[in-house]
Amino acid sequence: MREGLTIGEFATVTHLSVRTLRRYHEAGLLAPKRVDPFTGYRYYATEQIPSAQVIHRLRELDVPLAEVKAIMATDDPDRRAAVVAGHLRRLEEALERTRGAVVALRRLLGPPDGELAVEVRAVPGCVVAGVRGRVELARAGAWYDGAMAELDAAFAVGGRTGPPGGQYANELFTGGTGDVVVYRPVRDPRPSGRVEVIDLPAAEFAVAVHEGPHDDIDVTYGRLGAWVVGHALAVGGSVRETYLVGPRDTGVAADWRTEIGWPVFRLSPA
Amino acid sequence: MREGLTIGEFATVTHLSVRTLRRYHEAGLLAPKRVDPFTGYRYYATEQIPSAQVIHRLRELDVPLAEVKAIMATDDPDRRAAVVAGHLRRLEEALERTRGAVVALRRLLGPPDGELAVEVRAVPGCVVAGVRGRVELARAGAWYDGAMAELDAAFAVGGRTGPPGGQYANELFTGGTGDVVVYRPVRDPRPSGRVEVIDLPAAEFAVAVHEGPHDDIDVTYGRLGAWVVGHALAVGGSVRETYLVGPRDTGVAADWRTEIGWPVFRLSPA
DNA sequence: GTGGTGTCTCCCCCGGGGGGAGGGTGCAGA
DNA sequence: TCTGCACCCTCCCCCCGGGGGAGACACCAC
Repeated sequence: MREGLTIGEFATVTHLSVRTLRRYHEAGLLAPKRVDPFTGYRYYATEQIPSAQVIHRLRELDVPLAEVKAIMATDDPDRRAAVVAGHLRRLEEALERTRGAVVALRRLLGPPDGELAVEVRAVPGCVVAGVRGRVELARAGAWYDGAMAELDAAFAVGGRTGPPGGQYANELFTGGTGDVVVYRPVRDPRPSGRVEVIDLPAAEFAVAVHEGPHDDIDVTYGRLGAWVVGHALAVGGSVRETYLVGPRDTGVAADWRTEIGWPVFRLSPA
Repeated sequence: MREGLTIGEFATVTHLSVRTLRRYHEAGLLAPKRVDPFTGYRYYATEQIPSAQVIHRLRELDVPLAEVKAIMATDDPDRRAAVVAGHLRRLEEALERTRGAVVALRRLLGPPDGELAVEVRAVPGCVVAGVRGRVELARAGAWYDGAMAELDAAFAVGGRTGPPGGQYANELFTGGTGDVVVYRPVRDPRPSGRVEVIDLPAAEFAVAVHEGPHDDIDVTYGRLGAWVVGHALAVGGSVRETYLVGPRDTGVAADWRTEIGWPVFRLSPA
């Protein structure tokens, strides 16, 4: 019986590369059973093969090494399964975004759309019920769903006075993280849970309506932006979206209608 | 009318970050319409918004910047669509591998399997018909399918004398690229197209059978490797797989049976 | 003993960004 | 016209998870 597998032998039986195994050792992810204190040679045990394979698979799922380390550190199979399940959920989200990107890409590469109807409108301030948060773009969808559900629960259908909306700081898009407000005009705004009473300030908006699923809403954003610039206006402040027809109204995404309002300033008092 | 959008304004309307726009400029991907020669300020035109959005979407699909550049360089919509379609195919493959990793992970994290039946067998050399190639691991599946189809076309069912097999260099797994031979024992081996007459050398193999889909075949590899090491043998040379029951026999992946043969040497003449 | 192969550490490279320093610009209000 | 501030510039280092290669040492069979 040998004293252990050399790194090359271990690489062969696990189908990992020698370099990768060294990296995993360095990262504290998979330490060889024994390291010769004089030569630095790494020796692995056959019992480590399954661990190496788990790591290999997790990496194939793009689980970050730090998280893999956390998973390997716990022996509790339930905890492991939970972490893995969480990652599968993230994979689903990534897949969803990929699907959305494909939809948007098809539209972008297809025949150009017709004229976009844009209107500049002064929107008075109003007091609404809403939920505030600072979210990452990748998780904005899930966050929105949760906040909207809470809002819906707090105000009965009879108390609502208009379609729901959201206000999104520009940093959310350009920086990946930003302040978001999900709100709904109601007859009697009052706080409850995460729901606050929010005072939406008055502003002048360039408004356009995006028709269809939200996957390619950026196309409408771009067209609205081009319109605004072409009309000697400057954009500034947080965007507001109003969900005239949304997922809560119909499951047919093609029928959704989203109003996009971008705060504008006149550059020259024409 | 302005002379163009500053990088910040362009970032706002395209939902890209300023840094990313600078990088795209540097990479020759999306040059601003005008760069002030004195200040270096970048000014973008509204006509560039759609291009920026296409790039954004392609990046969301993990299309490398170099490839995005190639796509943007051609105006031919057919060529663009072809490149995009090619990438969608790659995405499908990635998705397939992800699915496989999930399957393997479930098995690894589940209850441990029973004893693996391993046999050491001296396999005599034989002359077969086969296709050689140097392939990347990620594309091995597609390559295998193509080679096997050519082999099947060259030799009628009556001329085949055994199940098909493959020989895989270890570098394929540990380095990502390696020499592969797909072969089939036939009554009358003769070259045709990519098919060559191949002389498989005799060797001693540790042999185990993997049952089920190939997604988690690495698990069996690891168990076979552990057995080999535990029996004072050393692995070396290229692995041979024999597809006793494979995708060409039944669509039910759970019924597949794959024999794995790993060339071994005795370490000590016990 | 000797050669070949394996292994060690170390540094640089890749892609696709993010953070921040340090300094120059544009523009609007005073 | 000046001043302040937000914007923009370049430059460098960092992140992740690896690969390539140099130069030096270790192992092992002959």
